[in-house]
Amino acid sequence: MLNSKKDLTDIFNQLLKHFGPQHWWPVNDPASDLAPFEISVGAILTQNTNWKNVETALKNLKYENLLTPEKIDSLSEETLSSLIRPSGYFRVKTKRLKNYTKYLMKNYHGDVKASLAGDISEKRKELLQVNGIGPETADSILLYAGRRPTFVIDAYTKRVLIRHKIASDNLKYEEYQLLFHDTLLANGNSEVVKLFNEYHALFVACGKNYCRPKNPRCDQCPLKYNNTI
DNA sequence: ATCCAGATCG
DNA sequence: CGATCGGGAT
Repeated sequence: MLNSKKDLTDIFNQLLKHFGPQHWWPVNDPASDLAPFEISVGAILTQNTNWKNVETALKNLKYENLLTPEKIDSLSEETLSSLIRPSGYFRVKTKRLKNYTKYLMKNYHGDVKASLAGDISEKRKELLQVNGIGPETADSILLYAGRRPTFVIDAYTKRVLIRHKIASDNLKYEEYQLLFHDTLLANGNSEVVKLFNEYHALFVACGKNYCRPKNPRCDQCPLKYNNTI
């Protein structure tokens, strides 16, 4: 866990050079007030699930003009689950979406932007109170929907850090997150958001293509020269 | 057959 | 801790 600022900066630069910008988070109309809500719904639907399948579910909701907190909050569970079925875990995720929209309606009258403004650690705690929103989903919502500076830790990120001996395998989510916050949070807010946004997506690209659970392609990996620490 | 932009429950 | 949720793309 030493030397981590240099490590993490180098890793980002090498991944960006190799993969290029990843354009997360895809949304049809970024200027719409509902864009943050669409991103949040996507963050819940994509839990342990292919993004491709999530897109189909989002398309279903959008086609029916149901992609608002009010609509989803008032939909029957039967209707909602039939629409999001392509994203898998549809019974579980139906409840999770409704838990989230209920939270938005009760506390913010459905105003997603307002729900993500203000003290970031307070907002993070609020999101974590919603059953079905864990640390990774909460941070994805804050970062991608709210443009707030919080780093998203996922299985890919952990695997890269552990294999490069930047972190041990027994840390808690927030401890992995601190590695990034402690070393990269010193810049201006919008720069940090852009960095965190891109960095997380690059870890995913690396974890899928090279740093795989089995049969990792270390010989071809864009980070192979970071192994010499 | 395998695996996915995880979280909760027992 | 392990078990469970799940359709769809490859």
